[in-house]
Amino acid sequence: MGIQERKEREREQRRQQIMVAALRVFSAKGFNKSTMEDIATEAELSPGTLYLYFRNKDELFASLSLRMLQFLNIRLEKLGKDRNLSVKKKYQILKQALYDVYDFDPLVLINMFHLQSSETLKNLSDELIEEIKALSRKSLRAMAGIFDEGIKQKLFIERHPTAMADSLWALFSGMVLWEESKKIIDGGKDYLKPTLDLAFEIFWRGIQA
Amino acid sequence: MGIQERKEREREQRRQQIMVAALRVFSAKGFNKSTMEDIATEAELSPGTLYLYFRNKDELFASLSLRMLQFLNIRLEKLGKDRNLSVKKKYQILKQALYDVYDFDPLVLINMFHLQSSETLKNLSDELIEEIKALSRKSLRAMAGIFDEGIKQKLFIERHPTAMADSLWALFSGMVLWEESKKIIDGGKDYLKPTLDLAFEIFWRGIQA
Amino acid sequence: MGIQERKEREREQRRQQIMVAALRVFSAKGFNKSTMEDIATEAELSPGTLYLYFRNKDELFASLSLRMLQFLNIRLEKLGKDRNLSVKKKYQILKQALYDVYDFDPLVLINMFHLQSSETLKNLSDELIEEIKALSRKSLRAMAGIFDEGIKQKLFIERHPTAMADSLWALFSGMVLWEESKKIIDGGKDYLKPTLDLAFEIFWRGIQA
Amino acid sequence: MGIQERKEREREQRRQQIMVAALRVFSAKGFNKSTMEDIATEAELSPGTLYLYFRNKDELFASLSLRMLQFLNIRLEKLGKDRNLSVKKKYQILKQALYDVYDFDPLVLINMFHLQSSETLKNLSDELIEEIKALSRKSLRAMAGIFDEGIKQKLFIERHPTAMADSLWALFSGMVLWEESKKIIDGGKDYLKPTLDLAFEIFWRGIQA
DNA sequence: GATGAATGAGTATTCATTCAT
DNA sequence: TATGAATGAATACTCATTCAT
Repeated sequence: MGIQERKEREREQRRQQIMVAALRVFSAKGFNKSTMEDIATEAELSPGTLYLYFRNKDELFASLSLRMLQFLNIRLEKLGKDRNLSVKKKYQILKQALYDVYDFDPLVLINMFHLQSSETLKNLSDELIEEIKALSRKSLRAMAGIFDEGIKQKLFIERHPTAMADSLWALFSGMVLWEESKKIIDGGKDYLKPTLDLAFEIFWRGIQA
Repeated sequence: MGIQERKEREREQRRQQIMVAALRVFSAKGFNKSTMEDIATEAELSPGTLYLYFRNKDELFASLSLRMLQFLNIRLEKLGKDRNLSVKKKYQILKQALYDVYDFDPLVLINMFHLQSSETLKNLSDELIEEIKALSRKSLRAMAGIFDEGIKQKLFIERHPTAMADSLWALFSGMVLWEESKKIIDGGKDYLKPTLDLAFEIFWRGIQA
Repeated sequence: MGIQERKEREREQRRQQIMVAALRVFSAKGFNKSTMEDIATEAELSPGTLYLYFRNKDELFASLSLRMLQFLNIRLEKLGKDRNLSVKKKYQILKQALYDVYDFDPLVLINMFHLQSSETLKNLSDELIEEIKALSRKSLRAMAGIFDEGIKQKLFIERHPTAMADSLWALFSGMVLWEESKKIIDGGKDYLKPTLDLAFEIFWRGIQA
Repeated sequence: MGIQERKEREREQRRQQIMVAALRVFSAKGFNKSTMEDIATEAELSPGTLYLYFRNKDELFASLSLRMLQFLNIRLEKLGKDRNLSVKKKYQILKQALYDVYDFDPLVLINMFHLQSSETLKNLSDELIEEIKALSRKSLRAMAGIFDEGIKQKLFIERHPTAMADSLWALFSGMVLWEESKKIIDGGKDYLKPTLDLAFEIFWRGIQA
């Protein structure tokens, strides 16, 4: 029993170890130019070992998206349950959660675009796809919940809460991607935080009733 | 001279033919899984011919980004010059310009993320990078111009106009990407237009003074 | 037209060039230990080129079996048509045809055992499998024809001609394999011809009415 | 001593357990596509354990050939010693012995062809090769003994008895392989027994003086 | 200019084998 | 002895790119 559990935990740790390495390599070189050997080296493991934990390269990267979504969900879960917080406070916490996602995994958003290729999807196990879908929906629902509450309290304009959540998520991810692009193309510095702050402010002002 | 010109025009047409094919293939299979042969077949040309017009695969795809930026710029150019239009009208035209970009090239935004890899940049000619940077800045400046005008007229909140332009661009591109993701993962339908409309509305409300 | 034809012929020559090389390498090292690179080197081509003519390693080797069957069939075809030859004469020609097969391709019989794995069959195109089946049946039928004729002339014992053909084929291929085995294990010399002669003699005596 | 012996017996049982599993896996997938892990799973052991009993994969498979030869030899041993049996009776017993080999291990004959690769031989221990050679010769000699006896009794045609034994063995093994091939390629049923009966009959008739 | 056959470096993936527990 | 996670060398196969025609 104890042994079973410990093995399970060790296995999970290895998976994390690989994912952390994958994230680092991918951030530095991009998906295509990153080789499984690069990742293995970074993880201080042999290439073969990677395949004991992930079916193939596509699945390894898709797992990074899942990891990010799991992280986001944990942060969002509390929001829905708490009845004492004001809507404004909740928006601030949501904002912070998104910042934290970025700190946790600044580039994983890019991974999500590999999911945009049906060729890539073929290489993923059905369970993984399902998990990503489920968590994706759950996160959206959590965000939509806040907007729904604000609308009911006549604080926000009356619009479809899910569409509002989509907008906010798009604003956030678009911003991350855009700033990363600028950083590389312009060789510029990292202006993400202030610009994101402005974007969140505009959004907040825009949804006031 | 006339011959020279005609040749030039024919050459440009071939380039466009290839880019259109590349866009189609890339949309269907994603960047990684698309091969130069796929594109050649789609363009009804031989693989070798592609290399008469583009130095390599990365440059072909970067050219798609450039093409999109060129298209966007043509639409935005008029905005800055026109002194008679109200700021509100200009925002509407800007919105329409972005919709047009999407219709012109719904997936090219994704291409831009290949620019996020410094490894990819190595494969691009300096001129191409410069052109992309220049057009990118020019587009941003055109957008920022509108916000600047609005601020000066005390219609908009006082914020850095460039940051506002960044936000709008991030909102737009994030939305496109997010809806494309949902389309493929959820197999769902295309809700882009209504959701984008809401996003633009919120943004507009949010920047009012 | 002429161009089309010439290309077709050149393509066929390349295929043969590769198959000849494959046969040599395979004979020397066995299927498993032969690499595609070995074969490419032997054929004085690059590994990639092999894949322009054969889908994969299994298909390259299956093609060797097909080649052998084609060779056998050409030799056997004449037998059926010729009405003037005595059955005895035909048996001698058949014997010679089998000797020729051995000279043409002493080890390809071994290849046929790769067809014995359903895993291998998965890697073959349906057309190739069909061609092999068809030629295989055709060869057997040609052999059975001789036995049928002999039976009708009351020269041979009354048995199922196809079963007799199976026996003869098994005798021949078993002999080739067995002598090859002995050659390698015992490091001995090649006694195939005299032993095969005896086997054919016994078989001939055994089927006399 | 008793302990020593019991250990020895247990060890032998494990070896048999592995060989039985190996035979099953090999029959299903073919030599090349069978992995050591497949065999370990089938034997309900771990991959590492296999290496406590067999030096490597090639040796495991060569051991199957040895096992078959041992089985055959036990059946043949009695034949030589028994002075009271007629030659005809002995031929029948020999025939039955071969049938039994097939029942015992229908596909192991194929294994023998892996011995045809000198590359494979390198991986075998000298003792194993010697044992196989010795048993192989012994079996042949036992068969040849019957033919020798028949010749001396003027029952059979005067030919080299060893060559006759080679022929019979080739006929038998060729038949097994050929029927296995047909079974898989044609998806047909198992006609081995009747066809083999015919082959043995023809052979018997063919060697009569 | 256009072709497309050939290239060969590059890489994901496999799997026999080892070894710490 | 038995395990099975880890290894890493081996290799089938791909595909961007070239170049003789």
